[in-house]
This record gives sequence, structure tokens and C-alpha cells, in this order.
Amino acid sequence: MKELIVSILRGAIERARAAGQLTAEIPSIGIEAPRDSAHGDVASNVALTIAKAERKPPRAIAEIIKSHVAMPAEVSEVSVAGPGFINFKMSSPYWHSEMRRAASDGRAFWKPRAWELHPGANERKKVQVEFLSANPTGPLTVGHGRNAVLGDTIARLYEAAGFDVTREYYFNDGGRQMKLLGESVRARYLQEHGIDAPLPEDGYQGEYIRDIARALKAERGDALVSVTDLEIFRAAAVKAIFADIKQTCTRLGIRFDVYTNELDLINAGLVEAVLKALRDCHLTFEKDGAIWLRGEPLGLPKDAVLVRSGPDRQPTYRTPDIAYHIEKLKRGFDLIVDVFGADHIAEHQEVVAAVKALGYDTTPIHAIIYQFVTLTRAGEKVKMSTRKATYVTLDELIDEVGADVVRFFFLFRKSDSQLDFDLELAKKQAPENPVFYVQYAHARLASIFREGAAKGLTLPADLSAVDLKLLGAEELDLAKRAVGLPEVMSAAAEALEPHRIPFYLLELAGEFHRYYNKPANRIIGPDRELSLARMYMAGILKDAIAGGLELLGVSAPERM
RNA sequence: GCGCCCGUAGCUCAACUGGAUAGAGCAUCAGACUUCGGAUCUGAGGGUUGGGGGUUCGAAUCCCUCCGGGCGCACCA
Repeated sequence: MKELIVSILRGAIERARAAGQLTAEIPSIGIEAPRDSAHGDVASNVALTIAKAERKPPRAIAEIIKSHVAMPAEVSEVSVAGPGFINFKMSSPYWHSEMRRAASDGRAFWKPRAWELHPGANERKKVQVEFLSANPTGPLTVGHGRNAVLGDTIARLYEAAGFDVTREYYFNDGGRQMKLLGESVRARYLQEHGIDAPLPEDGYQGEYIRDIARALKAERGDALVSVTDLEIFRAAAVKAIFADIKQTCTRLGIRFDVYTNELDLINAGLVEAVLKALRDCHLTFEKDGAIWLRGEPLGLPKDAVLVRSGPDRQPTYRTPDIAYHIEKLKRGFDLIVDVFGADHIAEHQEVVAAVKALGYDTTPIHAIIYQFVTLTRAGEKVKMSTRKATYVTLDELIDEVGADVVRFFFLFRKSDSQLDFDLELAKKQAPENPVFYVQYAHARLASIFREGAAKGLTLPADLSAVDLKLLGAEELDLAKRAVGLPEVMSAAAEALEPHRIPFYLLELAGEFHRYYNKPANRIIGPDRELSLARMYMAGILKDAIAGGLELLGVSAPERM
């Protein structure tokens, strides 16, 4: 639709120039859906944008362009409005054909369109989404949940658009925190055997550490009491915790294609190579026995340590991360999405700046930075901390409100807004809970078809037999709204803003509920032909909601 | 102190990336069931988009500044 309008406008401007009525260059033509539907289906602000170069009032320019518009059958009306907008109203036959396309394409229709994301691309683009990437030190928390759901939904969007998507989990199971984890498990293990072993300072206090220690005791008895090497404790913990993390992800419908371990990058010599390359570019210096990255030439607010001082000369987290991002670029991804919390933003800037300084094109790299999640129970904030045992795990949250609600709530907010997860609201099976509101609309639509079937009214196999001209303005508006969903999906994918989809679904559901509630709008009525036309529209609505929810990883129940 | 994010109706949030009269839900008040599912709907009130300045045809959106909140500012990740 937008392409059509753009080409119409381009043609009109072309003719106006040929006629000498316009002189300015043809600009890139801006197209938008007006907020107010009274302004038509599509609007353009070209006249406003070229007014200055043209040295004419925008409305006059708009009128000139309008006079040169060649109206195809798809368009029923062109008008100039407001400060100089050119508004287009699409004809009913156009909407009918869109509906027919939606109906015949079925599930394939309710997806983002690849050609809107990457116009002109003819090969299958490669996308990598790196998300979650939690080190295995404990169960996933509510905060991780937002990361996981955001990343997975971005992946779903691009997957649905036909891209070649890799979901990747980057982690480190070595290092300091892991040593602490091993020590914590060992302490608990010894305690299980009645030995007075204190948990280390800053050790992991969660109950899951005891569980791991108990499992170790059940498996190995007291064979490890005198073992001082932490490796076996660490390894047992990592194994158990990773299994737990994967299990939690599975409950949310999330899986990963690739797991990349920081240690593998180090062992492959890639981290050394990065250090050498940075040194060769004079971007490092030594101070206090450590190797530093120069902040100033990279436009960073401060210098940062790449390699720690001390006998083992361990790299900090950011050095392998630089190597990792270079590897990602080398793997040939057209789009790389990194999902992480606001606390990691400085690191990401450092990493990207360093990669760029080494001569790589970093434009494929995009970051989704989400703000923190707070949990509210009975109007009170729930405090969360991984180290202490006070946090609420993602598993507990899923237990309490269900996977559908968890996913929907995490997506129902712009990622750079803080997210307050209201447990009371999440559990309510009432219209103020957006998940139920949308799902209910779907269940209601499903019930129409059940009722229709019971009354012997079903859509014919040959859908072209249904006369869409019988539909009224209200029904057409509903269908328009539904048919606009793929465009919203495309925009959401392109902007990396999945929240647009749940908001759109909520509006669509609301519009349907309002329609449905009017007695005059009974879909199954005495007039068989009209009933079929309305069922046709209802089928599109149902598919739209189901398709939208599917993309969000939320179920679309037939009955509730 | 420095960097990033946020500030929109009493509350929780949108606003298609600079467009037309800033919109939803909740809460409040007043209404609608002979319903294909009332887990729904109709109506009303509620705003100087934190304050001030700037940019331009046009600003919640971009720039400057101040105020308020969050997150970072580790040889932890």
C-alpha cells in the first residue's frame, strides 16, 4: 500500500515538474498512517518538506501535486488537508482484495515482510541475536526474564520474516565468580557432612547451592571431603545450574542454537590476537602491571583495563568480548543484535569502539538496552539480589503467573522504560489484564465458529464465493486494522521494538470487543450471505490475533 | 563529579522516529445483559507532555540549561 502511494506521488511530482509547476528535486517521499482515520488511510507530508526549496506555501504545493495524481482503482479519494498533507483513501475493492489475500495466505500472511526490512535484498540475510548470556552462577532471575523474552522475540520476528537467524548465548564458566561458586558449593558440601566450613566472604548464599551440595553428597558420599581442588565442585555447580537455566528457558519457549564460551576464544588465541592488534594501533598502554585500553582516542569517557596485573595476567571480561564481536562480524551476519541490561551499557560502548578502531565495520551491530525490572506485590516493591537469597527467580514467577503472562508483560513496555511487573494485575483474569483481554478476544472469535458450525454455517472451501461487498463500514474498519498488523510487525522488527505488537493487538482486540457488543453486529444472523461475509472478516481477525500472539510466543486459546 | 536512560491524565503506560485535536487501560462517577462467551461494552470528568530557553511551516519527540528518579563509573561479569 505504501509503495503504491509513493509511486503515485512520485509520478504526480514528475508530471508537475514537466509542466513547470514545481522546480525542486524529488525528495524521498514520507508516508505515514494518519493517527486519525478521518484523515484517510495513508498520508504524505511531501508538500510540507519541499515547501522551503519550492518557496511556495505547502498547501499550494499539495494542490499542485494533487492535480497531477493519476488515481488507480485502489484509491478512492485524494485530498489536501491541514497544513498541507496529502491524504489518500483506499477504495473498498482494495481492502476486499487485501482481505482475500490474508485469507488465502493464511498463517503466512501474519508475518513481518522481509522486503520491507531490507528492500531489494535477494539473498537470505543472516541475523544473530545474542541474548540472555547469563553466567551460570545461579538460577535465572526476573531481570534475566526480560532479556530472554526480548531477545527471543526479536529472533522470532526475523525468523518469521524469513531471515536466517542464530540465537546465541555467550557465557563464561571460568574466572573469579566461578571460583567463588566452587568455594560456596564446597563449603555447603562439607557442612552436609557436619564439618564446620564457613561460606566464603561474598559467597553464594542461595538455597540452590545446598541442593547442589546435597546432590554431590548423594552421588559421591564423603569421597570429596578432603578434596581441596575446587574444580569438581565448580563443574558440578555449572552443570546443575546450566540445566536449570535451560529448563527455565524451555518453559518460556526459548532455545538457543549456539553457545559460545569466553574460554574457547581465549584458548583459540583470539584474545591474544586482539591485544596484539590493539597494541599495534597504539591503543593500549601499561600501568600498574596491567594492560589498559586508551579511552580518549576511542571517544570513551575513560581508560579501561584489558588485562589484569598479577601473576596469571588474566584478561578482563571486555577483552574476550571484543574478540567475540570481531568473530561475529567475521561470521558474516548482516545484523547482529545484542540484548543486555542498562548496567552493561558502558561495556558495550567500549567493545564496539575497540572493534571499530581495529578497522571493522560495526554498522551491523545493534544493541537493545533494557532498563531494570521491578516486581510489585500488593503495592510493595520486591527487592532482588542474586548473591543473597532474597531474589525471586524467573521460575517462581512463571509458577505464579504462567508463561504467557510472563512473556506478554515483558514485551508490553518499551525496552528503555523501566518495567514494573505487577503481580496482582498479572494474576487477574479480568479485562484490565492485557493478556487475558487479547486472548479472550481470540477465544470469543473461536466460539463464533463453533456456534456457526453448530448451526450449519461454515465458510465455503471456495472463499471467493463470499460477497465482501455486504460488509459495512465498521466491519471494513476492523478488517483494515487487522490487515495492518504485518506492517506493524515489520516496523517492530526494523526498529527492534517488539512492544509495538502487543500494543497493536490490544487495540485490535478492543476494537473487536466494541464491535461485538453491539446487538446489530451479530455475526451469525438470519441473512446467510451477510453472516458468511461477517464470518470471513471474523476469520481474518482471529488469524491476526493468533498470528500476533504466536510471534510473541503467547498462546491463542480456542476457549478459556 | 562524569556517562547513559527516564520524566506524558490521580496510577501504569502508548504516541508508527519531527506532523494534523497528545491517546489507551486502571481508578472515580453515571449507565447497558432475551449475549454468537458480561473475562464484554457505552458515556463523563481528568493534560502548560517536570520547568525555562532555542531550532522550523510544525516539537512529547531534536539542541542547550535547570530540577527530579534509575543505572553505571572495579585489575566482577
